[in-house]
Amino acid sequence: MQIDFSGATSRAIISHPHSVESEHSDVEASCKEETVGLLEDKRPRKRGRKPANGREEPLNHVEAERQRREKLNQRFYALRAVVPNISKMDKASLLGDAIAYITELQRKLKDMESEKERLGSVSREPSVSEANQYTEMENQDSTIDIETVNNEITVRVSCPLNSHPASRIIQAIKDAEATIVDAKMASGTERVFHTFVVKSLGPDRLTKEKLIEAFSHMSKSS
Amino acid sequence: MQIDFSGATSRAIISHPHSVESEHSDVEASCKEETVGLLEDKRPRKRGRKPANGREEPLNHVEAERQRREKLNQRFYALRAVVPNISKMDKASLLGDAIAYITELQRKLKDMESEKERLGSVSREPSVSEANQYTEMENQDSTIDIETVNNEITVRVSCPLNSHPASRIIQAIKDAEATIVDAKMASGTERVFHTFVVKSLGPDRLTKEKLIEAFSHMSKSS
DNA sequence: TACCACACGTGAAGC
DNA sequence: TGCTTCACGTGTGGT
Repeated sequence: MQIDFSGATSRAIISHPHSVESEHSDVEASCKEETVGLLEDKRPRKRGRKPANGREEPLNHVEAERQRREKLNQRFYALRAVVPNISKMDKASLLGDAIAYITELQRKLKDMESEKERLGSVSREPSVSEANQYTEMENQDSTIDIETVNNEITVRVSCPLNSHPASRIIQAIKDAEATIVDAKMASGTERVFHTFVVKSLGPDRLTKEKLIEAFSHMSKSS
Repeated sequence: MQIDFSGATSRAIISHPHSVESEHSDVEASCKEETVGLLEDKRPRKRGRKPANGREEPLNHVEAERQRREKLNQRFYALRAVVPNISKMDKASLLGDAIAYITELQRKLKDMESEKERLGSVSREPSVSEANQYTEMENQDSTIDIETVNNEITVRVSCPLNSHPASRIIQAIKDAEATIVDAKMASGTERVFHTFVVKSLGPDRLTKEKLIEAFSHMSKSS
């Protein structure tokens, strides 16, 4: 424990852990200040001191500790670079912000992943292989099916309803208790057009309003 | 003013601020010592003594520093909780891992976002409002249009091609130099079925193979 | 023996 | 004048 240290003036040091505090050599106080600039002599001195290294402090470790601190601060600085919106600059707050940011990213990523899963297989198109009369291949949730009849080729595509752009429209139509009489589709270079011919048992006007209402709802909920 | 700042290789600075020891009040040294030694209740310190205390070290501050350190370590601990794959490690490494993890999350998120953008607006359905003869409302990239004719209601939906589940199929058909003669669509409770009737100038067999080829390509590239 | 990573008390700088 | 945050040197326990 407390080492104390060499004699010289020393005096009661006992206990007092860090203590060192060397001894005050009255005059030297000012001295320390200028050392800053160049000198490396560390502490103002005292005569004798244990040159052997025995004590004084293996100035090894003070250097080692210095490096450790430097590395750590370097990391702190790097962290500041990757975390946006760093409110305050103090270390603790920085860590707090970083933690919050990480959890936010995790949440966002999770949300996106699950959403992508939900209507995901859209991006994943099925692959195809050929069989005899017709070809059918299934991949993920989608299916493609090619059939040749006369001089026409029929391609049938099946995909999950909830992954379809028109899914909510179709659902709205069903909600309005109407039935789809015909559904056509045309594609331009950049857009797809769907046409649904709908019929209901009640009066058209009412059905139309129901549809609009349903659409409004769904656009809100989306 | 020494500050130094630890920029480069360190070393040389020192000057050793300590040692000052203000006024040498020899006796007090021990006093403080024991306060730390036994008193030492950790947290809610704040015992009497020290308001305006005369000298010694506003032992107030040592407690403040203690709290600061505790808070900081607490954050470190929290950080360990949110960062996966922390192979034990010291603080500096932890920070490094956290930084790497953050950048990884950012990258992933960005990837997902851009992908979602590409075939994105699927999840966003348009909203509707009513006009006179027919209703049209546009939102994001999609359009809905409702028209009443006789006792039938026609709903027209337009959406970006690249957000459509069949976009790649349609593209493949075009690539095969075939034309879509008819495109129908039917919806069940859970799935949507598209039917494309395709015609080409060349022999059917060839066209079919072209289609299969095109589908295979696209499923790979997706 | 020496090394490593910590936590501690302490002086100073910025509000 | 307070209070807060920081870097520093140092003691210590674990390999």
